[in-house]
Amino acid sequence: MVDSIERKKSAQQVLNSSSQRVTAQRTLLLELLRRSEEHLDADELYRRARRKHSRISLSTVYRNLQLFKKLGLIEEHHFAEEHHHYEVKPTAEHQHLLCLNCGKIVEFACPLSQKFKKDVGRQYDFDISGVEVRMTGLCSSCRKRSEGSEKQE
Amino acid sequence: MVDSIERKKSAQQVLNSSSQRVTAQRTLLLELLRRSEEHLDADELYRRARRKHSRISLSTVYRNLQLFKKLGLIEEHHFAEEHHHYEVKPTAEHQHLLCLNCGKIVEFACPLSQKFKKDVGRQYDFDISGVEVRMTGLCSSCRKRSEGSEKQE
DNA sequence: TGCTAGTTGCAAATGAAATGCATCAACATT
DNA sequence: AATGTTGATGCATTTCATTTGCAACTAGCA
Repeated sequence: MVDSIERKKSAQQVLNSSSQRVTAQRTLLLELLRRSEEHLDADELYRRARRKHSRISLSTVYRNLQLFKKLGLIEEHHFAEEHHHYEVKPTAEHQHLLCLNCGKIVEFACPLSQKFKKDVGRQYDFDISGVEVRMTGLCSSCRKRSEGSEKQE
Repeated sequence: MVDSIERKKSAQQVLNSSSQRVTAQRTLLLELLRRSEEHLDADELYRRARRKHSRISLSTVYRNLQLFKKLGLIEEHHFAEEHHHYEVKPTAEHQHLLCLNCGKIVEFACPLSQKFKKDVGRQYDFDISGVEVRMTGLCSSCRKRSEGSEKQE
């Protein structure tokens, strides 16, 4: 899991090979996305980027998120209602488990998703490219916390 | 599948029993949602509602979608990037298959999702309330169409 | 029938994301 | 290394879905 990161191309390599210019902003954004354990949203990425590069613009963040998505470097998730979250394209297939109270996101493996893909694809004559499994619920700490007191909205 | 609709409470019953006022707008919106085979978005629902009730406001549509969601009458899906889709709470568990080209949404049964729910819940100590499986790909007609000519963006 | 609080329609506000444009800088070519 | 071309950036502004404030309206009860 860790050494898969080692094998990843540098931002320069990725951008160069797709004939995109390697700018300081792009390098920074890609690094932040890669280093982050969490799934960032545009605004959080912007806030982090500004710590290193105070003049960076939020538009640049949005524009590059689009670019990275198009290049297949990151994936966009629609967990929350208001905005999207991004993660670097996972090397290993995994799915998401979301706590409705604290927003914590846990990744889990779902080996059967490949079997599903085949089964459903055959049944409905679809050429399926993506499978997403999302589960929602309460994590153990939120469950404990809300046992004594009421759960606040 | 059809007679489950027959068994559903009328809009009056549902709204009354949750001490919400039964207005013409609410009755209409709930009926439209229930009659629709597709997954509507707020704007499509608004357009349909105006055909019967020309003075209805888009805010009313949004406000009541929120209400219906809170009452558990409908489910909100985040298929597209820009806006949400709604469907009346399905009686039978089902999942979604989305064509990336034409946007067609197919529902499919996924009996194993219950097993998943239990397994993953136990493994991560989550109290899981919802499981969503979404697959994306190309339906057969879009695949055929793009075989000869280029697929347009 | 008349009260009163929940609903509505309208207009204006919000907030995430996209865009126009002048300036800037990456990088291929001298 | 200096230069020119063109893509990228920052900033201000726009767009578009959704939300909200408020006065007018009305469902449901006394």
